Amino acid sequence: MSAVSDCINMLDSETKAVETPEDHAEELRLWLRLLTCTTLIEGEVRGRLRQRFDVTLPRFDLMAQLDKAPDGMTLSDVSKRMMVSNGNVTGLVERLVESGHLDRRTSETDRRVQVIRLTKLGRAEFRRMAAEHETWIADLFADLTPKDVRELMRLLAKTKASAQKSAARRRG
Amino acid sequence: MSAVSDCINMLDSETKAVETPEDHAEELRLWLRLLTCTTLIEGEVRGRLRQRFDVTLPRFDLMAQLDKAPDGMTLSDVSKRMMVSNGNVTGLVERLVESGHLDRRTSETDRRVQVIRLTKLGRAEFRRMAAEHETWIADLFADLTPKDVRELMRLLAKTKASAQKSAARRRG
DNA sequence: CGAAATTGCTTTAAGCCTAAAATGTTTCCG
DNA sequence: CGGAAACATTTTAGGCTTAAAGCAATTTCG
Repeated sequence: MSAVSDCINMLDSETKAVETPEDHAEELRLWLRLLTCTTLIEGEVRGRLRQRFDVTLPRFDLMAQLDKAPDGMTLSDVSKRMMVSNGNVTGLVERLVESGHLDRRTSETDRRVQVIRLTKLGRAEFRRMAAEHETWIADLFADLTPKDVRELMRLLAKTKASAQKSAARRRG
Repeated sequence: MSAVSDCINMLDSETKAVETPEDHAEELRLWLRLLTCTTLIEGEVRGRLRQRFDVTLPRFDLMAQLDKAPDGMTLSDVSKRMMVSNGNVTGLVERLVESGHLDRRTSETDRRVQVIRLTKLGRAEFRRMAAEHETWIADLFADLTPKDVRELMRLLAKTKASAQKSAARRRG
């Protein structure tokens, strides 16, 4: 869009803001592109995890959270970190306990709370997968320069903050 | 990480590249941030669609594809565009035909092919939802300047290309 | 032509995911 | 103390999603 039409739009939005809906096509395109990138990479990672380790992405993600918390986490913590619903975590944990990757126990001090940890097996398997996973990610982003990476980090941080603010406004 | 340790790492990677695995922590963090942004926005849009229009995000996405194709699309086209599996589209279309939003017919020239279109109802409802949806997206990205948007578009295009190349390498 | 490969779609089995309601536990505070 | 509110988790109902197998129609090519 040209500087001239920008100018016209600005005039419009000042002179008859109510009648002329603003144009947000650029933001819409940005959102679709963001979604495409994520879907593309996520699908690739999902497929590789399945092929190489016969593990699903949600299981891997959950183990990744627990690997960073040697003392374990509550289900609520996991739910917030992974940004998924509580009920989702319940089922996921169920299956990972079943397969011997997770240990789950009720908190001594609060009987509402379930604390989960990686078992020795779970930790070993996760570390093995994570090492390879990191090389996949590196390869998927291989064409970005270190400067690109820094700049993307910065802009995505700004995006995240903006979206969180908007979400808070709605809940407000 | 300090400039000094950067330097040490670089020396390492030159002197004993095979033994010392390269550090891809930055790319990993970028990927997690990308995923966080998408999950955050997607969840917000999902919730608003449900609250305002009692429609699911996948249904909305499918209708969005069809709105851009007045002459209809085949299920394969939809599957590729939405980057989801074939079977997924089958079920989604089933429910949208059931609710009267989609029209589905077998191609005259190739009896394998199913062509789907928005019905009049489907198109009207979609347009109504899309108008509001666009304002949500604008609000979610509100803190980004036009320059930020342009720069993100550019970097995400580069990211997409990089990931596609990596995916092709694996399949290759 | 006609067998083999390809293509478009559906089915199947399993798992993922959400929103909302239900259950049991703890905390708050009058 | 004791009821109300808040909290952590599970359950429920419905829908989404995938990978893989299966089916039918079409295309390819010897």
